Amino acid sequence: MLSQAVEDYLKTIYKLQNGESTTAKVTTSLIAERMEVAPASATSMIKKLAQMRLLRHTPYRGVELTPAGENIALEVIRHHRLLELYLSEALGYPWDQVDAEADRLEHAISEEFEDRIDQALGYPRIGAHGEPIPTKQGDIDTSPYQCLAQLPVGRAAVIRRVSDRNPEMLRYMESMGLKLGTSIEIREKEPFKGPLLVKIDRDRTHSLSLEVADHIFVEADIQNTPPAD
Amino acid sequence: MLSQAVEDYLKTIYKLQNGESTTAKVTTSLIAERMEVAPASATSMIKKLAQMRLLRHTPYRGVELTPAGENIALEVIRHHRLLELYLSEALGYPWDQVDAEADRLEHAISEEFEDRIDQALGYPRIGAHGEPIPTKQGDIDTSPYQCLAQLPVGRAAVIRRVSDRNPEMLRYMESMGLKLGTSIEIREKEPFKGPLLVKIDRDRTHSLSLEVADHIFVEADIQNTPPAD
DNA sequence: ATTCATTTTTAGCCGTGGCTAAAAGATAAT
DNA sequence: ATTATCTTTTAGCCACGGCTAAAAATGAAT
Repeated sequence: MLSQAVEDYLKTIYKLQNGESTTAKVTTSLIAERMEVAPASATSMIKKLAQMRLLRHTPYRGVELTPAGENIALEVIRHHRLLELYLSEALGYPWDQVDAEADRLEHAISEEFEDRIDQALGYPRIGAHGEPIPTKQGDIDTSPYQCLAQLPVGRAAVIRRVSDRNPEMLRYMESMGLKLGTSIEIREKEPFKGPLLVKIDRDRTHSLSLEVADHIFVEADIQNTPPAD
Repeated sequence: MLSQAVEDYLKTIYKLQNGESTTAKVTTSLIAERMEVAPASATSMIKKLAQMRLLRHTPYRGVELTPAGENIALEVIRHHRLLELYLSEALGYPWDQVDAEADRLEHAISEEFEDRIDQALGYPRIGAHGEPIPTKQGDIDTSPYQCLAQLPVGRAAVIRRVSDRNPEMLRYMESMGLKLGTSIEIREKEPFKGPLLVKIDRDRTHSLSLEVADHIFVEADIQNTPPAD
């Protein structure tokens, strides 16, 4: 059995590697920051994981998961996302609380539990915040959605994923009626990192900080043929 | 936050104190045996718990939980029993698997989770194997049922609780149709720790080892007025 | 009362996963 | 090229919760 710490590091590294900003290499300090530990602690865990052949480490350069390490990370992420969805669907948890609860449960559940909630949910492929749920075999849908902040003005889109990192932000989004499937369009972009003016549900207009827009991911509507009448 | 180890020791000590054989005092070796650790390990944890004022320890004599320690134990037990019932009722877990899964989950769930499954189950007072579920306030029903092995021959009774310690035994019981609410009566007791002959469901007869009968607890029927006709 | 067996405790070790402080390597700027 | 800065690693510490081996206390049996 792998320790909770090992699982958490692998999950974090996987997300950094395949996450938001795809390009950057995964450094010790990045890992330390996300794990909320001192850099020295990250270094020693990295050495341990390298020795377990779960990642490759080029000293002073960064890390890269091996297929073995990636598989474990994906198992943990699968647990996490199935749990989040289960908490939300079966137990009525609010959007912003599922992440914290799943963070603790993901290390405690058995394969049996995983299978049973998977079944209870109807073998879902998409999690509570729109994240893809890896299969038991470790396949994961990696098609990236576009960040709302990058969406061109006037292009209609639908919210497909939100970042679950900040519960407060999730509550704020919810209060505006922003959820998965909500249609959204940018009306104006203020300069100097200014806020956006967005139209929500083709209905009401709202002002939105770039900070928030960076945590919303959308799918642009199929080509915007201007209304044909 | 209390560590998993602390919670596990308190739970174990509570069960030894208020459990099967009520009389005996709770010794280091008993605790060590139940926890499956070396006696020396138990000693050092006992010292730690005593210092935390969760139990009183008379060296070489045994331990006794303080009210504070008992409260924590009851919280853990509440988690455990609610989880067992939830796994069984909501996720269709078999009888013999809920204990092991709950043992891991009981330390990971939040108050929120506890409340939500409590509600989903309709605020049950009795667990999957007939154990009383402590309330959030730490009240627990302590009325003891009679052990099947002690039931007089010919006295009809109903199964109210079974020990969950041995999954194999639970599977065996299930295979005989022995579950909570099943009516049972001893027909014969063979001497020399011999097996019992029991009538199940007023229907079929079965032979049963004393070993098994020791793990079944029953409520004798209201006074056996012999059939009045 | 003394001896012997058993139980409990102490002493001292280990791995895990944190930490800080100091050293070493990488990077950028003069 | 050298210096200054920043990142990473090393060294050495700590608490936790296990362990074994040895010592001490208890209790039973002569």
